[in-house]
Amino acid sequence: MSQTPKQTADRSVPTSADVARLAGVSRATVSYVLNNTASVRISEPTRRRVREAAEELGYVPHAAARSLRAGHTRMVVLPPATLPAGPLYGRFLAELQAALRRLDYTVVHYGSLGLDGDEAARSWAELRPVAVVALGEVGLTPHGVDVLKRSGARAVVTLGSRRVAGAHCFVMDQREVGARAVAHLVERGRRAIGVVMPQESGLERFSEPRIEGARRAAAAAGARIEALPLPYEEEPAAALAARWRQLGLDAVFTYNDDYAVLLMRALQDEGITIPAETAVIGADDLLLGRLQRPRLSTVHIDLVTGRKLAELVDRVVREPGEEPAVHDLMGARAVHREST
Amino acid sequence: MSQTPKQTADRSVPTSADVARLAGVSRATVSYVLNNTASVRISEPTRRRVREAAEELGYVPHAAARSLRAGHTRMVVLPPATLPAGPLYGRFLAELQAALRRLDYTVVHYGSLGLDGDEAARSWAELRPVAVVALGEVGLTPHGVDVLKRSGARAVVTLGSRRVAGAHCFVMDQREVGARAVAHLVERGRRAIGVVMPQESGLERFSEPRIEGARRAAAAAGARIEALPLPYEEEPAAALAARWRQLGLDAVFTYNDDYAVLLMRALQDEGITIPAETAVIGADDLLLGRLQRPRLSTVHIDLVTGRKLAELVDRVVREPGEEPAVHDLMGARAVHREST
DNA sequence: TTGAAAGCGCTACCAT
DNA sequence: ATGGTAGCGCTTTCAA
Repeated sequence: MSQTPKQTADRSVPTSADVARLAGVSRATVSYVLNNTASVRISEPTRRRVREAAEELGYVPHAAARSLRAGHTRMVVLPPATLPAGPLYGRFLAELQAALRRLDYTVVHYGSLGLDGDEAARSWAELRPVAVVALGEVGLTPHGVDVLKRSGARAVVTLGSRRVAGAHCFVMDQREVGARAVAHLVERGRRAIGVVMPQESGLERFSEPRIEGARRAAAAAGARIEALPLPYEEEPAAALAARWRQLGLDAVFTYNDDYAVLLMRALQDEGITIPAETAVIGADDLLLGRLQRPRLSTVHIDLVTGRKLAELVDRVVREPGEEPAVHDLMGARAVHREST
Repeated sequence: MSQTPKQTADRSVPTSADVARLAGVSRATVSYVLNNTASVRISEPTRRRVREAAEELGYVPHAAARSLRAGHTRMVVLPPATLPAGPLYGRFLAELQAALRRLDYTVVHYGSLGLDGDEAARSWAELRPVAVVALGEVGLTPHGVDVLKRSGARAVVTLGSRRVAGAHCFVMDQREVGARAVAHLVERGRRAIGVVMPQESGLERFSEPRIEGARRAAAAAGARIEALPLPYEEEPAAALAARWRQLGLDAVFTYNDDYAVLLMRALQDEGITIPAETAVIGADDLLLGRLQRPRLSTVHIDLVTGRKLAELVDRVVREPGEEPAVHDLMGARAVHREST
């Protein structure tokens, strides 16, 4: 106010009408100039006057007003990545976002936190997004999908383990990961297989299907599965290792490579040899695992690239006729190294 | 309706006027009922009629129209977490989002990808957010801050290494990390110190200031610093290890714990003893490091919690008078384990 | 207790 | 080449 050049908060925010007034033209002209509307010719002097006025006022168009008028948005709602779901998944989401931005969509993360599926769908629908990509964690129901479509969403895509009627589904079958791990262990002669269950909340989405797959594969091969709850901390790992020999296991699938590193260290500290006494296999194929001694066997997961999914979204937005389909998002294969 | 509930795309999206028509009341009444407006009494039968009509049509209010009318939003713009900036930073961002959501803000990630600071500020301003939290990576200038404030943003907060005039700044001085690491090594008698420089793009934001801090600390102690470019892959690490003895270093600061694990394995494969021949210190204090042999010394980083930052944002939004200040976001201290 | 109507900021049609 | 104006969906006086 006094001597600071920042009369920021006091004056109200400039509108196109303010620009028009300052430039001595109509609001229409301002709109034409600022949007470079092709269907209309505006003289160069006028253009300059308008631009200067806009500049001087620090005018910035109001996106909500614009899309209200336009009747549609370029907004894609994505769920906030809340889970510690591993670098793979994180990278996939980052890719997806980047690709969508490149296709000129505005990616919005809007909290589904503490909302159930239908409530979340409703609050998304309020934004009138042109597309929604929902993580499996949000229990999107067919009704939720319908609400979104009724609100104008042209593409509704789910990402997760279940399919949802009415939506394009990218199914990530985590059971496959557990199944591959156990199949690998069985092939190498193991029959008593522990499966590490992380205790971090939110990870059940992944760990439950993984152990289910493990059970299925074990049943098919006549092997035994034992669930081993384990928080990602050193002491519980040591405790588990201390009673390891009583468990009578000859192999363990550790949910992922991080847990494998945790458990391997503890086992080795107990003098348990890997793989002779106990075989260890992780999942995710992180570089980290390759750096262990012995080098960690793992289940490599191929995720569809985020770009691919972005392209699907874009296609469905442009051509909403397309029948909702179920796509496979994931491939899994065991990678043999030294720990099995 | 009949038996397929999916008359989705064909009918246009219902507005409050549609609800009013179906319920046989005015739009005003619909608004009163659906918002539970306290200052107005609506009879119970009317309320029910309105609610049923809304339900039947699948009516969802239009957020843009509402905020246009209201003249303000509850939107907070956050940059998309684009960088592989480590789990610490990721967790901080996730916390921040969750806390903001709990305070009833709508968190929006809006791509600053490929935009320079002022362009990004402008595109954010179009959304008329009530607050903006900008990562240091976006070169937000005082002018950008001004644009945002003129557009109605009540809080502009930056997060990064530099401070920006006009904004509340949370400064994360990465130099401190490098300085602590080197000081620790110097204390333990080392004088020829390598500093690993990741080659992943985007990480310079962190690695450059870290080595700068390392240089400063080394200069103060009469030690030598040698930059060691290293991509996060096994072969380059092996190559670096192969020429390690020619480098004449007695210690290395590896940027973070992940790179430490990578390099330690390679050094050990060359028969180089840690810490006798070469001391190794990482940063971030991941559990991973504690699991190594020898257990990895590291620089522990204390980040302000996301909740704290969310509270500041909220306070400034409610009380925009508050003077922009510079806060310290980070504390760093060396943790001695076995590798140094 | 309810309705009519103004107007938020913007764009696109139709005049001039 | 430029201006007038309707109207996107919503909330909120003001009247009835």
